[in-house]
Amino acid sequence: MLFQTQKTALKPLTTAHLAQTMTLLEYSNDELRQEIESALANNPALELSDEKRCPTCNRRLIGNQRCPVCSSPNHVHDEEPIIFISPRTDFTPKGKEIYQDEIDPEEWTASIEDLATFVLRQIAPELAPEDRKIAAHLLSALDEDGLLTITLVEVAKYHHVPLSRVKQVQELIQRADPIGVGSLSPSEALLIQVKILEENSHYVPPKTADAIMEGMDLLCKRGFTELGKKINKSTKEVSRIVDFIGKNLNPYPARAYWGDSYGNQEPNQYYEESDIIISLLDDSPDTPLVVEIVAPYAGALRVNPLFQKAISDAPGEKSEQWESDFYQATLLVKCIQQRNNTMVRLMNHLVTIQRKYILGGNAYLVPITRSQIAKDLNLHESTISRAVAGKAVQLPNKRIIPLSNWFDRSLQIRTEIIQLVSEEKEPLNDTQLTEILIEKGYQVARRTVAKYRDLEGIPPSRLRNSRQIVSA
DNA sequence: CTATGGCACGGATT
DNA sequence: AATCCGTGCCATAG
Repeated sequence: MLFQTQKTALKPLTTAHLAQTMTLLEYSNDELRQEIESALANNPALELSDEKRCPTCNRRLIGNQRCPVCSSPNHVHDEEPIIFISPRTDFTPKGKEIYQDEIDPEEWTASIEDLATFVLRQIAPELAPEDRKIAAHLLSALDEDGLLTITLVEVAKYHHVPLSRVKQVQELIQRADPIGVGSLSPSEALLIQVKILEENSHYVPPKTADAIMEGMDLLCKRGFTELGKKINKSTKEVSRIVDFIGKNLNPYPARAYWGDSYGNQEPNQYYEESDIIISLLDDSPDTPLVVEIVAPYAGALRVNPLFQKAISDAPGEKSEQWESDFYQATLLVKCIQQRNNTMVRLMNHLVTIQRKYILGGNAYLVPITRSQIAKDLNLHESTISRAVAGKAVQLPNKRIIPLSNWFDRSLQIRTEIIQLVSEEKEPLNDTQLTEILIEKGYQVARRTVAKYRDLEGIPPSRLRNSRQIVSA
């Protein structure tokens, strides 16, 4: 479970704590769920009502709310986003559980055998006959994720061959189709994937390999800043690297085995849950966006109405405790409502502004600042900051990105640069790039263009041949 | 001499 | 108050 988010334990739910963080805004879903779970366990006044579903589209609903999608004004295309809180507990796109649920055991083992032979067939031509046994041995020791369950030394000893030879065979296997199969660890799998992408001159953010080697644990904990210091890159660059890894690499090679061929597979979603999901209602160009603010619980969280009645005739020694429970429960529910309310307002505004970006991609990102949004919504800057921090959004194209990306001032220009470079006939130097950009209406300095170029991993013009492949 | 990358400053953001 | 980011200046490599 290397890639599961490992958040630090939350402080216990105390009145003082709640008072300080009146809104639970800065909590991501993951954290909020923990908070709620502990509250439910410790506070008898809280209860979770049964979940309801929309009879027509089966969406989960809160309490007695009408289904926001089905009851939206008859699907009038007015480009108004449809925004609602969507309760769910089943959003665990984390691979293991899902596959185990969806694939019955027999089919499962069959797939594993298939995987081994599938790989063996690929490498057979390059495999020296005397190495076949080694390859077979290795392949039979794959776990369901495509990782090795034995060490290379064991294999070497067993076959009485030098370790280096086993390594050679292993590398051959790693390079076969689910790229990275037969690695000893997720990080090794990632590394080989990076290596191969680079060999095929795909774009890989600089220092990605370093990041993987140095900080798998930090990567999982999302300790970007710390990791940044270690490999001498800014937090932002690190998060870009993480973003890249999430989209293009797979620490558990076999899990991609059922997807398309490498490269077209569904983006991996193993390390981040989205707090917000955006989808399209239909495929017309002016379709409303369906924005779901995901709540980490099913049904509605509320104060048990019976509990309040019971307080008055509580046994004497308990009454104080019950009062306090009741108070805390009410407070928590209010805070959550407050949080939801703010998120809805925020997303409504954001989605309207960034509609083109959501539909059309990075090039259409409107540069806005958090403080501007704060003014628009009459909220405090720090409120917006908190609401944005640590939240992940799933776009209609299934990519999961941090919400903070929507405030990236330079993303537009950077995509423009990638565009220009990928279409250039002769390498453009930084000055020329700057000129073109200024003509296009971007106000940007030469030095800055150089920085962006570097950030995107594009080498300086003189090191570029006329045709350089840049990532999509 | 030109293109690039390092350093440092100031303004913006968090 | 601390940090990040864009930019100008300058040294250096080619």
